[in-house]
Amino acid sequence: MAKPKYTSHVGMVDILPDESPKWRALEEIIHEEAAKFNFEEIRTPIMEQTELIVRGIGQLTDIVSKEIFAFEKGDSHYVLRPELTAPVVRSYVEHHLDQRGGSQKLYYIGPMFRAEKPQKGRQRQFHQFGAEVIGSDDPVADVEIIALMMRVYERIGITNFELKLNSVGDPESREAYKEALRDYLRPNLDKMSDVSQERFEKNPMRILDSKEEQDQAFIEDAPVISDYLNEESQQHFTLVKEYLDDLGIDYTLDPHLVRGMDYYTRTAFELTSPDLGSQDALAGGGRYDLLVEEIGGQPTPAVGFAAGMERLMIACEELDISLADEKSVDVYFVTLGDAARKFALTHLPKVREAGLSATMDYKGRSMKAQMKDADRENARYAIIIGDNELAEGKYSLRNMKASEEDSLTFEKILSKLAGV
RNA sequence: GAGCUCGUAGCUCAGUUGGUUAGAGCGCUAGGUUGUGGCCCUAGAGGCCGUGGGUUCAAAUCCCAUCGGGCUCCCCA
Repeated sequence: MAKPKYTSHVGMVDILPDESPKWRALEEIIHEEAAKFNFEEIRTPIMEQTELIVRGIGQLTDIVSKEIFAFEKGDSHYVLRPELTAPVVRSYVEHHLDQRGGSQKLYYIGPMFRAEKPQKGRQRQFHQFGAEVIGSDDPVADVEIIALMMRVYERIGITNFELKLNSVGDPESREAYKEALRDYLRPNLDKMSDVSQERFEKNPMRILDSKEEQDQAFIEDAPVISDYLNEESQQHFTLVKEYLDDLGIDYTLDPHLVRGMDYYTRTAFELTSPDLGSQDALAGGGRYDLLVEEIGGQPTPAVGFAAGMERLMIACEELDISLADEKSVDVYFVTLGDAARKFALTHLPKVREAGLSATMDYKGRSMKAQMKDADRENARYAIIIGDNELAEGKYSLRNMKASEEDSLTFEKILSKLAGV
């Protein structure tokens, strides 16, 4: 087919009318479950200062080094947000949300942007929902975050997933571990992949995440961080696991789970699904006790998750889960002649005031075409109006499903419709 | 950034070894029923065969390039 003159940007997709109802349904579920957990919604701008994202997420991460959309205007450096943890923390610090007292329990829904090559489950503009608890280092916060995340999937009916869990330690534990890891890898470094060699000095833990075949043998027997956690991190991790057990949330310990953003400390987790193919991460998150301070706030512990909404949609399709009902309208006015059209136009508001949805033909089409349209719109009732009806003051109310018709005054029609 | 693969109507796809005006189903519009949807029948609209170039008497079909989609790697949601 010939390409239209204007198209959306690569990897940025329209959510069309046939799709939007399920997005709304998903958003409603997220709002409801977040409310049950007593989280409050936060909405931040689509664009942030580039420096915030670079500092927050880490200069050397893939997201920052090759996936951000950034541009300059005057003296300002704009970046389309690639994730929302750093912006939420920025907002927390900027508006002194700690002064509201207690720990802040925030959640969000919205579009994110990463300049990647699109494929299934990966777009340049995509949507995430997520939640953050800022101001608590209690393992209860970690577990509540995970529970909220899981609850959304459970509510939708997606249960076929794996929760991977790890602790990446606090800075002290991590330094000790990195040293041990470097000592272990150094003798074989020249045999490992280029990517891994690059990561060796700056971020050796990411090597554990490598999928390169030549690295696997070395990774398999590498020292694991759990052996290097100090007392405090060890205890925190133990409690997280214990609370998850108490809640009956299954998880798999994955000592090689290292997530893509530099800010994570201690708890790290990822939710993967076998229904997604290559991009199998449904959601991920963890604790980031250093980020608030990194961004300029007081040292403040925090934990959160982010979940991909397109991937959730894909999982729903694979599992034949329908999030939204078929479209429908309560009343469709079918008219014959100008007087009838005018009657319909002026009586639409009365039906709508009664709390029902109502529509009519906008194209002056034949009765048959109007009936067909009513059917296509999945109308529950058609009100048929012609000269006879107007003369009598009684109109044909057709139940489209039952194919039954009554001749009633408009008042009777309204009271009958109000009852169903 | 790298690899594989595909690009014919709004959608899903046919199109034989290159050979007259490029097809089907669904959808859309209208008619069969001058006041009645879903089923059925009929007709119509809708395609520079992704784009550009080349080979040829002749290209949707062969070659090259390019753009776009899908999948994979990397990484992530």
